[in-house]
Amino acid sequence: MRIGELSKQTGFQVETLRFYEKQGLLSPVSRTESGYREYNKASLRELQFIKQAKLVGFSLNEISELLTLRVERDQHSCGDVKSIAERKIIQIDSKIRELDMMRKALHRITDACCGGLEPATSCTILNALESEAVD
Amino acid sequence: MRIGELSKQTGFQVETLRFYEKQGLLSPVSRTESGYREYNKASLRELQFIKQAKLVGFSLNEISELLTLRVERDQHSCGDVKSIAERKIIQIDSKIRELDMMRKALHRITDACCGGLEPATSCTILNALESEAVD
DNA sequence: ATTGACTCTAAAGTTAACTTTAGGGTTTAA
DNA sequence: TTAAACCCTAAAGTTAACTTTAGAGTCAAT
Repeated sequence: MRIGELSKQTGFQVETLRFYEKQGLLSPVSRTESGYREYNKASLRELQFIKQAKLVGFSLNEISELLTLRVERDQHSCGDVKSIAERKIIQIDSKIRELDMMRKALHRITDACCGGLEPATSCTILNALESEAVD
Repeated sequence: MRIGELSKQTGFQVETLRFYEKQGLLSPVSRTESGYREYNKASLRELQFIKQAKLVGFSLNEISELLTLRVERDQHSCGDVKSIAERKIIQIDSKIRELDMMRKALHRITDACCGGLEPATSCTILNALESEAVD
């Protein structure tokens, strides 16, 4: 199949597929005489893999790593794969903690604000942001 | 005080302060004859505000909005300020939920993996990423 | 034979929030 | 008076993950 069909079947834009190729994520199986990219079922599965990996938070670089492990399955151990996944879990956890601290701090200063129509002359939110430390 | 001193007292890099000026966040109080930027205590407080706002997750654009409300306090209501804060809380909440779904999905497929030294030939993580849907 | 849909490449643009570079004045202390 | 430390501007670079643009060839149907 050609790139437009692959795009339709995977939901990735045509330009994105060409971009992924430049990034070394996905090569066409071959080219027609006139230079058109050709793909097959394996391309479809690879894009499925990329899509799932993106959904769980992997970056394109990490997906590259994973794709390498995927095609060289017997040269690599489960441990190799699992350590990439665990590294990502740790990153996600720490991002969540950071956002949670922001959320709590914002809630604290926002709940204290009347939110009314009166002028913000002594608005507790503005005051809190001016103070030394919000947490 | 000049920009280097302001930098030292706030922890923002000199280049960052000049960048904030270009973004309309922070103007020097005046310029010396030779063109050096001059700042005062108010500049210090404004940067304190910017720093706190960044800490709770506001973007520079949002900080611009907040700074406007801050200097025009009597022309705006507490409600104006609070609605910006609440909008941000909603954004943070949704980002947290997204990350939490990733974390759960990753945990699910990672916990099922032995992580051992054996070849990744049938690694559950790789298999899960190849499958239809990870969540 | 031509029109419209599809494909190609290479390069530049996008967003956020800075940082780096290049080239050149100013201040201050020894 | 000279050298270090500091300041200036404008423009380009950084990162990630794409998207857009420009210009041009190809394929399928009428």
